[in-house]
Amino acid sequence: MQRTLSDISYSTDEVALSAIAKALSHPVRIKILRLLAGEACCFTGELTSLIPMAQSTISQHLKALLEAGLIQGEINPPKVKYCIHRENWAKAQALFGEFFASEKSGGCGC
Amino acid sequence: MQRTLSDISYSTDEVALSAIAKALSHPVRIKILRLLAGEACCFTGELTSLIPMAQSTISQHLKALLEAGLIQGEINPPKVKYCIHRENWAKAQALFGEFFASEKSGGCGC
DNA sequence: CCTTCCAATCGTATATTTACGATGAACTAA
DNA sequence: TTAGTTCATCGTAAATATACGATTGGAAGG
Repeated sequence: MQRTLSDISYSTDEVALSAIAKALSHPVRIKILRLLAGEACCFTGELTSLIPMAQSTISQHLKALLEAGLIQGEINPPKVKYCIHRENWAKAQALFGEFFASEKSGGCGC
Repeated sequence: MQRTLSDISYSTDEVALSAIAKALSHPVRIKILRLLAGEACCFTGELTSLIPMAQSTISQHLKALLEAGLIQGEINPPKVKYCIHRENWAKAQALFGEFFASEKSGGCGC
């Protein structure tokens, strides 16, 4: 990147959508979210046993999901419990729902 | 990446979701899709005038969206008209819908 | 044939992502 | 205090993504 994106204007929704999409753009993060979204409320340790990746790598992915706001962590020494961030999850659901619904069928005859 | 992801097993949905999410992970691609999803069926030239980026860069983003299957191109010399790929769009919509709906509220009391 | 127009592709430079092992920090238990 | 457990962070290497200008390819028009 020789230039930043700062000289291009994006709407709040465009930035929010792309940020969430980026968080979802790796299959292992989809897998983690699926595990957390299911009934299993997971500790990191459970994730590391379920997913054949280095613990540090999984921790990195969890951090990415945290920063995207899709999950939240709850320290429970000596473990940390991760859960879906319900509020932001609902927001993301709404954003994607609106985005995909915006397609006007038959708009141009392609 | 020192190792490929090939030694980790992902479901078809996990791979499909992450691939679509990756295509959506850049704000300019969200913008392009919004423009195409609206009533305006665009030629590349219109996009380059609407988006302050080099023509080659926009072409690269269009290629990414093409490869993700979200849009389709129609050669109309000397121009090319791009449209939403309705069938895949609907598939993506369904995938994301199911994904976000899979969250079980109250599952773990976080 | 030659030029013009439009879009794709090439070549390149830089930034980010992804993965790993190693180390560090915090708490528990002996 | 001394280990042991759990997870985050650091440091690093390789792959991928992003952006640009320059070039190429193909069709239309002179």
